[in-house]
Amino acid sequence: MEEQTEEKLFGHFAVSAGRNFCLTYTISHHFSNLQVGSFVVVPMMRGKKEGEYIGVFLGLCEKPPFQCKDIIKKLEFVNSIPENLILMLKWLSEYYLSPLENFIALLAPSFIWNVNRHDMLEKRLQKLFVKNNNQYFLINENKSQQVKGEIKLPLRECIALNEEQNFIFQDIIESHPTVSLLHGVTGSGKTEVYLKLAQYFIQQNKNVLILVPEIALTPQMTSRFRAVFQNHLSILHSGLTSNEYEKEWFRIHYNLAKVVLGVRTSIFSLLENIALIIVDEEHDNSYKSQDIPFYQARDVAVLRAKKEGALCLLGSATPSVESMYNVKQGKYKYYSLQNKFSNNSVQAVIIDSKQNLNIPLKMKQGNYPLKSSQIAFNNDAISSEVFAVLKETKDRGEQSMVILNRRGYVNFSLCMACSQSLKCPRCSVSTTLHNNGSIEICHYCSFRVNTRKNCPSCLSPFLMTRGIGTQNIEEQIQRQIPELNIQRLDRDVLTSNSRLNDIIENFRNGNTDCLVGTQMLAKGHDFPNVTVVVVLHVEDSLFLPDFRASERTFQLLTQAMGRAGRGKHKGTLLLQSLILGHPVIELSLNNNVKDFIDRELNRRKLGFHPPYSRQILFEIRQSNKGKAMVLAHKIKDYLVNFWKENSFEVNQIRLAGPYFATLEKLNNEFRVQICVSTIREIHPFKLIPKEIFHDKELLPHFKIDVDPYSFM
DNA sequence: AGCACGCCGACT
DNA sequence: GTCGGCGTGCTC
Repeated sequence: MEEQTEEKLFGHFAVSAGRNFCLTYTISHHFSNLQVGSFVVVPMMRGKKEGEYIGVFLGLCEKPPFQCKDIIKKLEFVNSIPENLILMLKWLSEYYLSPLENFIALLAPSFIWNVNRHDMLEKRLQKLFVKNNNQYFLINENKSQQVKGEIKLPLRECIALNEEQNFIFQDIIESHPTVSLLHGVTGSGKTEVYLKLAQYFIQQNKNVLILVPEIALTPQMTSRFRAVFQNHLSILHSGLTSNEYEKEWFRIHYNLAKVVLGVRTSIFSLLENIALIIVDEEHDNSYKSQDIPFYQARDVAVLRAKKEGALCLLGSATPSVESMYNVKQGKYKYYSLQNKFSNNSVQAVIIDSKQNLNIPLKMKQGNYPLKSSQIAFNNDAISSEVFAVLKETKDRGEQSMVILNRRGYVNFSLCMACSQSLKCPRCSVSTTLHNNGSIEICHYCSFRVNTRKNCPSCLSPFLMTRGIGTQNIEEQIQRQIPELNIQRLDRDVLTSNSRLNDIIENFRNGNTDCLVGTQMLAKGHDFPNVTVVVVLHVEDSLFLPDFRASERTFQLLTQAMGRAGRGKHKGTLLLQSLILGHPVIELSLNNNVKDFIDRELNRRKLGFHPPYSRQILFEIRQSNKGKAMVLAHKIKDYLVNFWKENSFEVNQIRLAGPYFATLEKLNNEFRVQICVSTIREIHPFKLIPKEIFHDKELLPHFKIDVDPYSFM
């Protein structure tokens, strides 16, 4: 702020304070050791008070047309972010059309960004680490690094591979494929290959990063890695307490961890000298960030590996269509592991749900299509065959699983007088009834109310519940088979990580006979005594308005089959469905991945869907319905004019919308979407005019999702 | 995120 | 007039 600003340097800084900003500050001469990626303390006005905040130096810049403040100091207990990582984030910020500072914010957790807690933080760090010759060391190494719920396994220095696994291991270390896809069902031994590769690179004095979906962070997975890598392993997930997370983050940052095992955001961990990045269950949707900044961690993994000269290994029992396409294009090397207990030993039985249907006689002629709310199921929606099989399974001393992709008790409540359902007052969706039907919860905004006794629109008390959720299924099965020991597993039950571990432990050691839940059940876990898996209402996921609906259904069914065929016994998959003979169901039951991928790629080529196109989804939110649509049209005009001016060819771009989203109203805001599909050769950056981001009227009301995974 | 400003309706 | 509710805008 002094007069001598001419002599000072100006620089851009990413500052995080609730929202992330890119601000300009002056740098005094005594900050000679400041480099791109350094953490600094900066002053910033918050209302009338000036506070201190944390910023990351992004680079020098010209003198701006406004007054700038001086940076206060450089943080010494945090190292600078490596420049190659900053460069990668710059690339990501261009590709995903999201400001760089939003990506910078992902590099460090909240305890770094909150300057008020730094005194305490530094005190705690002094008790944990000691600095010597610019190297950090852990002070009390012997203190147990065990994470709650982990099972202690005997130490296995030597990882024994079978012939097939060993061939893949050898081929990867000899031929060094930049990206490879390892296809093998859970239990076929992918983890051994991961472990062996990680061990190999650590012996070369390199580091390894492993990504897993949240749900796959089971005690088994972490225990196996812990047994091999012990205190060289750092595990990052949302279940850690803030102190545990802090310690793990600094262990990685201070170069004291060699293997990082973590969820989506771990792809941005400050691990250096990486030789290998593994993405386990690469098809899993949890790798896609559904909010700002939007990114796909699996794709970032491929990019980071390329930029850092590391190998990238994607593993899955049900590879994504995108990855299989890259295999076909020769971009990814393909490896396949056969299962010892192949899916072929699973017998699939399809039960026709239509026999349970009860269509009301009073339906008016010509009033089709029928709404699901107008159709009732006899026998409470579960076929008698299902009950019989569950009972027989218990009598044989074996276990079963029932999967229904809908949590809650009943789906919704319908007024018989005016045909309106009980709706969330803030969102355009019906509420879901929970806790035996006593409370209504909105699954989108968490609105919660005691179940209303009268219809809000016509005040009629004649309300009828329709649809069925996991809570109800659990209750129905319990009523039919009282001796069956049932446990439910879905997002409603999961209040804590230890709860998940308890449920899984109880099931594995046989205290529970039958696990009822959402598709969460189908993922990852290894239960050898499960011989029967029931999937209810498959058609629900098959016909969603999303081009990935068949892929997700195929994956769900394949994984469900995998769950049933893990042990020595022959497994059974019971499928209760309204539709019979659908090719996607047939192909998954026959375990025919090749034909499914071919069919799917063909469909996507015809429909101009990814991987044959790249999509950019605009979402406009406004509390006024009409204004929302007006704003959306403004965006469309920007786009269409820009494409015309830059003479893009018509067959290279498709624009859909603006239209109101399936979830038209969310949290009292109306949602309008515009979906742009283009040929993959055009970078998203070149397709969107910059004016959109500088338009003050538009800016607060829209989000851009590049490569979207959700279209609701 | 926070904090201030400003616009509008209710009340001395 | 003016108190205060909250919608909107700014932080170098």
